[in-house]
Amino acid sequence: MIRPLPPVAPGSDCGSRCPVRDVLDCIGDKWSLLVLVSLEGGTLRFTELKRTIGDVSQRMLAQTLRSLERDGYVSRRIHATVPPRVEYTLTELGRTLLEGLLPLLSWANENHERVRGARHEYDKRAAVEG
Amino acid sequence: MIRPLPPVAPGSDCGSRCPVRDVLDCIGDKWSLLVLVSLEGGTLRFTELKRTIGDVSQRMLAQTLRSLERDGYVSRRIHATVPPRVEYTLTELGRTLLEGLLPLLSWANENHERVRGARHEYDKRAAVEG
DNA sequence: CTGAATCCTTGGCGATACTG
DNA sequence: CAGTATCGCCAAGGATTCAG
Repeated sequence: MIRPLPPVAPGSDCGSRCPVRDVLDCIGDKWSLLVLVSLEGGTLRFTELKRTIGDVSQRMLAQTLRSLERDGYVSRRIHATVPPRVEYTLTELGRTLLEGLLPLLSWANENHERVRGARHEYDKRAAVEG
Repeated sequence: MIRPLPPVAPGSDCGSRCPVRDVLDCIGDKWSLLVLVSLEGGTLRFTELKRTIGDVSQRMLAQTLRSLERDGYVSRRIHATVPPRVEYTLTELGRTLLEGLLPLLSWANENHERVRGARHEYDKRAAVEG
């Protein structure tokens, strides 16, 4: 079962430790940031999100959305139609988080070449030294 | 063996995909950010880092430092003394990364109470609804 | 002091199948 | 369409031990 999300998260001693870790551990998984960024442009429904991200499984997308909703970053609106229609939107909290994230994202875009360069250089040295 | 850091990272198709993922996947592990933040104040040696972070194993600290060094965020200076003395320092690249990170860190500090509030409210609702 | 080697457990995640 | 249930892999990470 996915739903319950064990009261306060399993093994993560939220609260007893640094706020930064508390927040980052929850959005630092494989898909959370991708979902947040995908929702930057506005409301999307489940399948649209899945298509936007591309290589995410239904299971993980659903689980990630639950987690983001639980933490108050994303709101979920259900239209009782058939077929069902569920829309996901950034909350105000989610939008401010994304704002705080932007500098990091643009840093990554501007500097990933340097990082990749450093990586290859390191590997080359390691290869020579044995 | 830890060293080789399998040329280009195992399973992470670095390069073929989004630069943001490429960078974030590498510093998004359990300890990288903590190490970077710890080095903000200046050079530290291995044991000092371990003490500063507190709950990190020797194994993971060493591994994290290798990864950060490889990506060019941290430089490693070895003093050939006995006992050995190894100092870790942020590179220019590492400092700019940390700079881009600061907004996120302060966001976490300012908003983690709201996140925790949302979490508990969500859990309460979930408990009622069964 | 600064690691590396080894062993082992955990849980994150994917694949698949099923449901309202 | 929007999920949930179940199974299984395997990489992340902790504990411990060994080494220069």
